[in-house]
Amino acid sequence: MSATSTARERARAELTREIKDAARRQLAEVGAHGLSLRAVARELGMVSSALYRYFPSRDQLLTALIIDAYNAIGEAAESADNPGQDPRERWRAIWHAARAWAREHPHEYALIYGSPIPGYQAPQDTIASAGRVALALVEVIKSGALRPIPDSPELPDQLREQAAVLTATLGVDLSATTMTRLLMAWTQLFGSISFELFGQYVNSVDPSDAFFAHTTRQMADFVGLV
Amino acid sequence: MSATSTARERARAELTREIKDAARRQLAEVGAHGLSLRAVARELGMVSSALYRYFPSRDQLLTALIIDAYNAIGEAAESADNPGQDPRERWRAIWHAARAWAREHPHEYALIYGSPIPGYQAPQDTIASAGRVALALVEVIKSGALRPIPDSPELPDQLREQAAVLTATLGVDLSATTMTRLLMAWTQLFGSISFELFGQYVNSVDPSDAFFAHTTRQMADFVGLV
DNA sequence: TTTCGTCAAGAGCAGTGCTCTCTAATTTGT
DNA sequence: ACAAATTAGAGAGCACTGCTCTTGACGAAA
Repeated sequence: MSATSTARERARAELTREIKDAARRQLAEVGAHGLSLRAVARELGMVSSALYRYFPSRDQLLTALIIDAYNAIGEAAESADNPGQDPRERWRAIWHAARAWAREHPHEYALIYGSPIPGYQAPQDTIASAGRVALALVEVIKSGALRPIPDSPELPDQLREQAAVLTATLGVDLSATTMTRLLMAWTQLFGSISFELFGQYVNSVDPSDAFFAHTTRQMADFVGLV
Repeated sequence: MSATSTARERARAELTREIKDAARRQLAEVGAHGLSLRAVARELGMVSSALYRYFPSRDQLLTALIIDAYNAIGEAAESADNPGQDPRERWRAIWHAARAWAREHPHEYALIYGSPIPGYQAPQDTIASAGRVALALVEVIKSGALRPIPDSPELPDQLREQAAVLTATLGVDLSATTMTRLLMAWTQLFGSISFELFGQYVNSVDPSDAFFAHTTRQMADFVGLV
């Protein structure tokens, strides 16, 4: 009676999913700015106030979509990664999968990597999902032989310590220099995608396929992938 | 009678400025999402419909603020640049000025480097202002001696041509490899700032001063600044 | 001085997020 | 099996939004 969900619980779970699906559909059409609770309710044939039994506010609905989007792009990256292949190819696959997902879901991408929308949505719920793409890159680094990178002596102490904390929590054995370079590569990955999607590359590298592919290789070199 | 503006024209220009100032003030408080025409009108002691004599829509007001923001961060970068100093110091000054401006005006920064807000604002009006920070970096590259970077043979043709067009329109003599690296550095600059402001660095490089300073140096190396 | 274009104001429309109350249905405890 | 407690949806309503249209007053040119 507790494990096997009651009919009401099943209905609730299903409706919650349907609401998110409808919201995602609308998000793809009109963007986060134009997402309307009433329109979602209309599409589902219910009245707007009923939605509040499932999501206490519009921002909470958006937060749910944010978490889903983080998981979606993370899963895209993970399933593009084939641990059997050589590290450089794995690196390339993850980068391109992330970009492909972003281009297929531009509004969802903007939701997670664009300007934060509400006052501040709780980041605590999202951090677990938010790190999946980065984690996939870490896995590649972990597995692959790295070209030795000379330790940068000018690395500031603050950064050295932050890198140390990161390698400890990730359970990976990387020098502070390499960890920092990986952070830069991670930044470069999403910086490139954002610039492409947000129109910053028009008049410079507008079809940015070649630029992105080249960036992918350059950053693989940069972190020391053989 | 035409050059020396009539009283009416002066009043119109002044009110246009006051409206933008009030909107900017409100933007800094509640963000683009919460910017309300009626609230702006209220602050100016006028009725909301009167604003439409100055800006035909809310999005047009935002577009005006976008152009102003591009110019503001561009000017911050330009005035931080001292052509008398050595190239690496100029590079550092520009990077830090851009970051400082962004941290002081987070909502204005989100307006220009975050997710595009309306359907699509005309980019044609903004491209002139949008390139000023990048142009400042180009100026530094132009002036400074560059460590020679071996030409990447794997540079795709599409990218080679895009780089050639860019160097031509910018009137600067750079190899396709260096031009591409400059584009990557430009991406890294705003990628880092966006990640910091949009909360992507929490739990990794949270006070990101050291990371940003290090990134600045690394990218100076990357483009070949001596 | 009269005419004409511009301006602020006001009312109003359609839409929004959200709250509250009411009724119907389902789950739960006895 | 029945009553009590919980949960669901419907509807009305509040305060707010962007935006349009009309009306009357003011300033500039003829």
